[in-house]
Amino acid sequence: MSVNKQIKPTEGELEILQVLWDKGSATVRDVHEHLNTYKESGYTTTLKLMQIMFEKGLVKRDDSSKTHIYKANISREKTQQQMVGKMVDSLFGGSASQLVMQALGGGQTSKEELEEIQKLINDLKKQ
Amino acid sequence: MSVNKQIKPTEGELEILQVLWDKGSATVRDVHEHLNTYKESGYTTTLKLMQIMFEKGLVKRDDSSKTHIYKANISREKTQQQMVGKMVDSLFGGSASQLVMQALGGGQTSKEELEEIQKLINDLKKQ
DNA sequence: TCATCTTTACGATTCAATTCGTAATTTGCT
DNA sequence: AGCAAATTACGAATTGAATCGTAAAGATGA
Repeated sequence: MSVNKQIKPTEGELEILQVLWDKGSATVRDVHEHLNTYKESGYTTTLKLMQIMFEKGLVKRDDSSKTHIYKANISREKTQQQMVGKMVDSLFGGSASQLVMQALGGGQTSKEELEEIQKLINDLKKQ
Repeated sequence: MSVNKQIKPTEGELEILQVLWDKGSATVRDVHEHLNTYKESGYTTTLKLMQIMFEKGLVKRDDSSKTHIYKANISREKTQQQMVGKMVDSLFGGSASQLVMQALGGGQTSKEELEEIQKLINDLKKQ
């Protein structure tokens, strides 16, 4: 059984993980160019960040060739779960439903998505 | 019309805001003792943090007597909204329903809360 | 081969958050 | 009045994230 890693990606690290989760694997240049579609920064900044993430164990990499290939080393789902849990605790007094209310309250959720959530709730109520 | 303040409380600031939101108003000692029920830190640490929060406008205070009385200066709801929105964007690709699924998936939500959420969803679907 | 380009490695800097020590101020008590 | 306790003010030290410059190593192609 694996130890529960108390890893807390920073804002910048999350942006990089996004890219790795979406693409599956990517080089530093891949990641950097994707980030630069919406924000400015130097190439070595991205590189450095990814190197630090490697040291922390947030990503793994294949360095058998000169250009390293990176992959995420923590799952999107686990990370989401952890961050949502933290937010529920720290901002919603432990009540997940309060967070749900806030998330849905914005009115940006489609009818299809709402119905999907209803299905989930019905399943949960049966247990 | 008020300007949309792009205030991003830090982790530590959020802990203090929690206390102020719950109690309505509190002294530094009140806040500090509450924080110390679950974590260790010096009194002046809490004080300094609250002074910085005052400078940032996150809290207001009544300093008419020697012992200052602090109150939150941003609403719990606005802050929740902002943080949830940020999380939806950065971790759930903009899909609030994905976050909801994750939040409810833990199975810690009571039947009563689930029913309350159902009511909200029904209301939302009518619009 | 040699020049050029790409990539990695490394270290320095900046900035903000956090922590705390110390001094000054005020209050309360005897 | 004078001492003790509590509180605020202030500044310094620490830590971690983020940024970038520069050098070294490897790849490419004329």
